[in-house]
Amino acid sequence: MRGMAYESPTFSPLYRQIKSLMMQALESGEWRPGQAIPSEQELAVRFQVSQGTVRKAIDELAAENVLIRRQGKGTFVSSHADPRSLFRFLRLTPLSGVTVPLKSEPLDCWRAKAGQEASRNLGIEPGAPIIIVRRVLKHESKPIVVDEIYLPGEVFQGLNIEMLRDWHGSIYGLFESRFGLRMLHAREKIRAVAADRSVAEVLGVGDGSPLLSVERVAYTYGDKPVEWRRGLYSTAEHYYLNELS
Amino acid sequence: MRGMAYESPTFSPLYRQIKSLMMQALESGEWRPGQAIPSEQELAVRFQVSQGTVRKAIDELAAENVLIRRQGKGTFVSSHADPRSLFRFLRLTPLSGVTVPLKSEPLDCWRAKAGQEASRNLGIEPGAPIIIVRRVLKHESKPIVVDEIYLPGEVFQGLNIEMLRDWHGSIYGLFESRFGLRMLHAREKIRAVAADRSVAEVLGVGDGSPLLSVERVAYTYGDKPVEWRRGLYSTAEHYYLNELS
DNA sequence: AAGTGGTCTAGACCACGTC
DNA sequence: ACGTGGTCTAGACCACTTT
Repeated sequence: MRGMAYESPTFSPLYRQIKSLMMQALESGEWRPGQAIPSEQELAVRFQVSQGTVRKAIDELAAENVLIRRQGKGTFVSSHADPRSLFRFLRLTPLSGVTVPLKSEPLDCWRAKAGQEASRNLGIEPGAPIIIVRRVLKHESKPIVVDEIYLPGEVFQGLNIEMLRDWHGSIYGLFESRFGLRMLHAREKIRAVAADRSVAEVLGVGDGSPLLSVERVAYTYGDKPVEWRRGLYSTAEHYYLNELS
Repeated sequence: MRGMAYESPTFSPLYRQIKSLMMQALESGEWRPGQAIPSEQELAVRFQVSQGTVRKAIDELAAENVLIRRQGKGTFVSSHADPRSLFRFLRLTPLSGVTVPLKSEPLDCWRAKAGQEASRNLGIEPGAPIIIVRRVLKHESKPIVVDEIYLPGEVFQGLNIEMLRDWHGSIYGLFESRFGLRMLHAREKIRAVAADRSVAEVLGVGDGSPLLSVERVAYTYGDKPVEWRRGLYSTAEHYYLNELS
């Protein structure tokens, strides 16, 4: 390993090569969500580099929320089951009062074939099998969000509505524990739209009311898109919070 | 300096103390936007620490977009005049086509006294002088955004509409060059609302059309809020982009 | 006491930009 | 050729957690 850093024309520093090896260990399932990875010293021996170089690789993975460092305890693989990272992807906040987890109620779950849009967003062939989930998210039994989730059928084989009903926790927690899929980052496109009849009924708002349309593509290892969803948020009592830095 | 790191009960590592000294130098104007700061070696001598410790302090400031590193050239104070950080705070993207800077047209600029909301958001006394700016942002001469900006009068003394009209570039660029104020981070609350008559007219949309309401508080050094604004975005041809990681 | 991550140092050398 | 930031190493010691 030593000396490789400066050889290639497209220069990649040693710590990035180590980072990449660590991502392989994560993707392959050698290190599982919630578990501790080997100590920095052990990794230094394994990869034949100094502890400082391992450290820099871990620094980047921790900055990307792939790993979590805990002083004195070790470095852990982040998990959607961990309350600390549970709501990393849901930015909805009540206008007043404390933040309570929204309760998810699956409405429907069916098989279909990918249309143009699903194909483009999920990076699969048009006509490839997909699974569509419809849900409502409620805050103290009041419906706030209705969304449709499009998933590649090949990855989510066996997903059905009973599974969704029986699961207590975030849907990404289910994806992680049942399909070994971890969402690493996502991109959202936000617009304002008018509620149509059916959505207005589910959310209990007037026909034509303004709603937040949040379209998300979520990615797993290797920047592979594995979820496309569109949510309609009622923002009468909530807002979408965004930190700019 | 050496040895201080481990003395206090609320432990602050040496590199954070250095970081804090560097923030002072930035806030005081010793190092100005766009300019290079001293080299890591020079700073190590000045602060009597190793180059690695200075480096770690700079790492954090660069991660916060306060400084920008350029290999081989030096480390620079970030500036709103720099095209690289110009659009850091405007997340609006056209549905199709390339991103073109929106053109700002100031409509009005007047003095007022802070009400409850302005007082709370700007951290000033109710009744304290404020300045309000109304603008339209256009994309290829089509109005897309109308916003109102609330500024503490004490900080923005002398701001007027001619100044705004004559300025070519982002409004934060004007704030930086004219008032020495740099926006370091911001928090946005996003909702969907219906256009009222007057706004609908300015944006050229139907009365009651859904619009994105984007409320922002922006902060300068020491987490001091210095701007509160509310924008209404027409999202027929644009969307608000957000990266989740 | 032992093990983990976190800090700090000193020195060598590489990659990038400029003179 | 030189100065800048960027990488890598080896070693010492501190802070936190568990045994």
